[in-house]
Amino acid sequence: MTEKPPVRARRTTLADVAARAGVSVPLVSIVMRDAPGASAATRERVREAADELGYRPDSRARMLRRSRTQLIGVVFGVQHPFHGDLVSGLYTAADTAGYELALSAVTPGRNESRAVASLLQDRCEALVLLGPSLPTTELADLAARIPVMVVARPVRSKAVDVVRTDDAAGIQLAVDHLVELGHYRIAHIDGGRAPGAAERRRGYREALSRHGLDEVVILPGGLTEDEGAEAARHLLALSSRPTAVTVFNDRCATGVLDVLHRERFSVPGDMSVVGFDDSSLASLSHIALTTVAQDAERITTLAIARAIARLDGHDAPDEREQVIAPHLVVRSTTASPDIEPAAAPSRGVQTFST
Amino acid sequence: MTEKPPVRARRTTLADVAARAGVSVPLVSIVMRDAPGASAATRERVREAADELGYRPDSRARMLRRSRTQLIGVVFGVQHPFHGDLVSGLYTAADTAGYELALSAVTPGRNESRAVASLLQDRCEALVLLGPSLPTTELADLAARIPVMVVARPVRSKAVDVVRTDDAAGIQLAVDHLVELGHYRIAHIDGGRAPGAAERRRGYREALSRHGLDEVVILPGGLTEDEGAEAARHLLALSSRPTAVTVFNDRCATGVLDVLHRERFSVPGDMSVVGFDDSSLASLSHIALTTVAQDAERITTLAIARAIARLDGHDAPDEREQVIAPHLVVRSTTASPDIEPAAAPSRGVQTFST
DNA sequence: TTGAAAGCGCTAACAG
DNA sequence: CTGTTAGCGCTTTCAA
Repeated sequence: MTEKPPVRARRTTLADVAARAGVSVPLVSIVMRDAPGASAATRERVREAADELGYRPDSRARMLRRSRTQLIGVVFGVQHPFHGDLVSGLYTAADTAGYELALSAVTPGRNESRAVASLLQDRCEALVLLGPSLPTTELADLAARIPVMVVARPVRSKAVDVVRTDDAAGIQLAVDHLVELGHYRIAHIDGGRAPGAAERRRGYREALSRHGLDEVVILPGGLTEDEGAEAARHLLALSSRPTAVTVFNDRCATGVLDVLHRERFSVPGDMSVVGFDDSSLASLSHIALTTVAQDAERITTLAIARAIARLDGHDAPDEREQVIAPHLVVRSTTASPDIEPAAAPSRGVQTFST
Repeated sequence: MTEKPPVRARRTTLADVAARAGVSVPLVSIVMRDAPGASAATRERVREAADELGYRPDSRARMLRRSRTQLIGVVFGVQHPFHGDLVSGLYTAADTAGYELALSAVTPGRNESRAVASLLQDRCEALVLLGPSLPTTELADLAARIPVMVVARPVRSKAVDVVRTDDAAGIQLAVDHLVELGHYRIAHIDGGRAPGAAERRRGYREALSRHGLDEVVILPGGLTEDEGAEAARHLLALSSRPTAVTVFNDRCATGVLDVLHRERFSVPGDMSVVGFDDSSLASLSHIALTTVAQDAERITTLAIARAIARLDGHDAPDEREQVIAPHLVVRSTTASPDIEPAAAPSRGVQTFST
């Protein structure tokens, strides 16, 4: 094995470029930043020199010198598919606003506190936390040091800003859709204590009542497909079986679908199913789940805008929590209910063409 | 709306801590870094002052002053589940070695070049690229400036280091497993021009030949479940139908499974199926796909180790490419073939207990 | 063991 | 328009 000394060539700096172009360092700085204060001719020469030397500005030195870093820190779960969508949107939004993003992942071996700590060391000016599980008190403590945007999770504290989907409205969209198709016996498989679950339960209740439906059927579910499968079995065992079901999330809905298929139930013929999240799972062509989609673009745009507003000193106590409307993505797991003689509606006959 | 001036309190610095503790700045630096050269009493006092002031070192200033940044840049695809596993492993490996990670995501609106550029501006000392799609020439150009580790993709150029799974060996594991179960008519659904597909095809061929099996059945597949579904239909239409199939990846295998189920084929009774990746898809309990798992931990450990070796000036031309053995995860989609009278083996009867 | 001085690469504030 | 001077927060000499 060759044992060379670490030949790490020093990076080319502004000084190098300045020397080659025969001008002062600050002048090069001006040119590189496209700041006013240099003649066209000089710009030309400096650019040329920089290119020849392959100059790259040092963002660290730059941030150190500037009072502002223009850096927004993002904490995300490396395994959560929806966080991917959010990160994409955040990049776009930050870029548009002239900010950079610093990513810090939460992994099985790296908790949120560590992720946040590293962002603080990087001198981020604001933090965007995607679905954080930190206790409210810690979030509040953090918010005392630096503007904190919590995304996709409701927080009771008024110390942090929150941008989240209107979970209740999402389920209501689902129920509206099902009612429109002619369903009137609609169940809900819930998410237990998961964030958003309570809201979605509430949305289900409200939607039913709004449509004058009084058969509230809420089955305990969860976040996983196994829990969905379990709930589906209970669903099928019900004496007066619903013709449709809204499920806490896509993953759980997948479990429901699986049991339905195994038990030879036709979807959507015998049972319509609606998920929540519009995850990649839902769009798999053999699943083709009708689901409630969160508006990642809007959520991220608002989160960045809010963070920057904070940095600019604009406080808006009345906008601490921004609740974004979701929309329904109709795929193949919902349709009008098949008319079974046994289950003929007892209150006003409703019929549907094929 | 309240319009306060941006009250951005200046961060507490070493100087603040020094003043409070009544010592010089460099001494505080020594204490904060746990470097030798300070008395126990001083350390105590400095620590106390730092705590009271809530001091956090500024990583930018630190890196600027040090010759080394101890930073390794990582480019990953924000939507790729396996990249999540890799990022997790990289964090752990880097942490152990005393390095930090700088994450840069590839998103629909942010290509690899941008992701790399931002890492270069951050003065990373080495780059780890997860499944990059950059052309080989660009990778080589990049490697001329900075050590580059390419993970999970074979690269012909000797300029970059590569750490990847032994794709051929993976498929061979799958075939060995199937042969052991008693299968001798084994098909392969391939990944076309996808990275690794050629290797996997080769592994399939070699494994069959090693077992003295000469019925090579390679069906064009792809990376998606739709392509898998398509291939599965061809598979079922084959005159002398295989009893088992190895599929390019889990996603494609999911499509295969779906068609099998729809056509009322029992898995694994009528057909055994093996995937590749051990993605979260594979472990969904209602899929429970037997699959080939890549050793993310080993891959990431080696990638980091290699990067650091490079930085330390250790060149190892013979280790430019490190090929890691995968392992088989047996779940519920593989079993001994059902003995159908019609398909009774014509060359030495093989029987199997239930 | 401690402190003073210098400088990492850059930008801001000024002078010419 | 251009150059000089100063300093961001930190670490590294080097003296004391």
